Amino acid sequence: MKWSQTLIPTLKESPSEAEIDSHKLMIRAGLIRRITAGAYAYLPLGTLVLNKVITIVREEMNRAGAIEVFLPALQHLDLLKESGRLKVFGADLITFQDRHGKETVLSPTHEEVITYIVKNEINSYKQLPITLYQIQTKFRDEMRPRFGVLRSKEFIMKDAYSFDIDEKGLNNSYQLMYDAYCRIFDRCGLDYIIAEADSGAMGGDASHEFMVPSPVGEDILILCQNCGYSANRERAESAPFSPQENPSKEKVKEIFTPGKHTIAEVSDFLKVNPMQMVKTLIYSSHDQLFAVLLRGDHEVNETRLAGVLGLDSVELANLETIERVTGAKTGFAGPVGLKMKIVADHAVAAKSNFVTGANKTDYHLLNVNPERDFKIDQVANIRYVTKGDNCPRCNHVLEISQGIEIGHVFKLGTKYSIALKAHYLDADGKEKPKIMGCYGIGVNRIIAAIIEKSHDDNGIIWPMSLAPYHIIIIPVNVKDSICMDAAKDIYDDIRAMNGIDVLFDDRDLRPGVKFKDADLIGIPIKIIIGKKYTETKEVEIKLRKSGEVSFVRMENVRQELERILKNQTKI
RNA sequence: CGGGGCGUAGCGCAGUUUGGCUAGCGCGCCUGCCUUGGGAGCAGGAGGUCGGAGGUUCAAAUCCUCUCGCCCCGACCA
Repeated sequence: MKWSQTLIPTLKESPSEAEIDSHKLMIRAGLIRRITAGAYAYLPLGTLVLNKVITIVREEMNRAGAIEVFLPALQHLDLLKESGRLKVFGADLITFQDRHGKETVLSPTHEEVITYIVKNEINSYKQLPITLYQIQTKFRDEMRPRFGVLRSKEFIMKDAYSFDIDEKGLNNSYQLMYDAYCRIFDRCGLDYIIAEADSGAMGGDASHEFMVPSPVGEDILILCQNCGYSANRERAESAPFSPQENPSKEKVKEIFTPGKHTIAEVSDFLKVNPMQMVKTLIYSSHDQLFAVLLRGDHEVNETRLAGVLGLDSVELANLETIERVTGAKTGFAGPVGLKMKIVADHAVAAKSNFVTGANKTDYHLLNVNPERDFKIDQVANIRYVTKGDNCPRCNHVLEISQGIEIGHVFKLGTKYSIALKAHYLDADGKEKPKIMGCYGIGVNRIIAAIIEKSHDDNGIIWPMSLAPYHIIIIPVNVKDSICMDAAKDIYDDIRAMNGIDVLFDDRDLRPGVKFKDADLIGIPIKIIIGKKYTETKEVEIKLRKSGEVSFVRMENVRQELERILKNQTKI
């Protein structure tokens, strides 16, 4: 492609709309332009990269035996009602009424649609297993789109869905996708971490997130550098604290703490470290009340809490309920004398002589001890991991970092197949629900993640596999016909090479501008034809990543390129 | 959705507090000259509903009311 014939609008200055490097560079390098909040146009260069990612994804999905389909972006609201996810997505759904008044939704995801199809078209165990996938735009009315294509209202996702006759089949399908994901991200040149994840709104029981560690990532990642344990914030647990040996249990003392109802206020007032305090949260689930005890500096993980109690959801009790069951204003709840089930975090069970609410307005208790002063009904890991926690597997200190979620695999089980009645007949003629898995990849996010991890002050540094063009040819002076003819010859020669995309910067601009642009748009290999060519018939080949330079004669250009392409790690 | 900020040429911004010449600057763009190895120089030029609507005033980018859009922090989130 000749630069003069395509559209690559590079910018010298960073646009004010962008905060993070990948976003700035995607705009400056002319990959994207914002059309409205959370929706971006892909310009020619961006489209080339997008298609490279999609090609890799498609090749690996096909290799793993998945079958491509293409589902509509429009969906009838009833399908989401039937699966119960209308509420789950809530205001994130982009809905409208068609001219007949029918409620229609721009699909945020396609579990229901695919299940509907498979329910109708696949009825026998003989047709299973099957994994179907598509590459489609999804629509979610994000409360706050940000960071360019990292969080947008409209984004491209590869979503795959597996259907099996039993658990064993699901495990096999899951593993196939898991392995395919590794190959995809490897080919994209991404360094990623596979974290254990909670299945969240998707439902189901096993899940992994593929994360690219990055300070701009919006997901929290818990890592153990020692044994490799990694999990997302919802899922991660920590090693229980060992209780103090033979603690001398002091006498309980009631203390006047007027108007001090937060941990911070009480801690400040009594000059007690929050670690030495225990907070009591009254929770409810389907009208059942229970108390949750946490160390003052810890935070409850409601997902884990519901999980360990075997409940589908839990929620904090309302103010009136709290005041009724504790007999005190909120902020003074405590476990002593409380008449309900008490669930305590490991960290609380290991403590002695702590400070907690007295169930009496404006009073707290000092030196409270479990067993002696109150009974814990259940001890469990029900909080978020915090700094200083240790690995649940090897007890090494855990690291808390951030990551960009680029892929997610779930074992769904029968959640949707039961809700939407997607059954099959087994060999005995018995009707059973299909066992499902679902697998997503954020296509646009891969691009942002790569740029986030692979750029310098001059611009993007593409890996060979995603580069919009592998090679850029730069004649230093387009008016010098000797150089220009040589450049054209090289261009024609490279265009004849298989699988190589080449950009010819034929613009009549000063060389500095062209070098800066080439660096900005991140082309891995530059071929520069300048003064040296007229003198020695040598052209310069320069690598974007390493800066490595070599001079080669015209007739050896092709050979040198082949050598470089073989040795891709340097590029 | 709560809090904060911004909207002036394609991009980045000044001017708004205290209303007053023909609305400015840098980059980019067009023409010519010159130049050709890391975002050159000179000369000339095009480009503006000052986000929109209404109001106050002799006079509004500037003051008032309403409205639309965008960004940041928080909450939210496969």
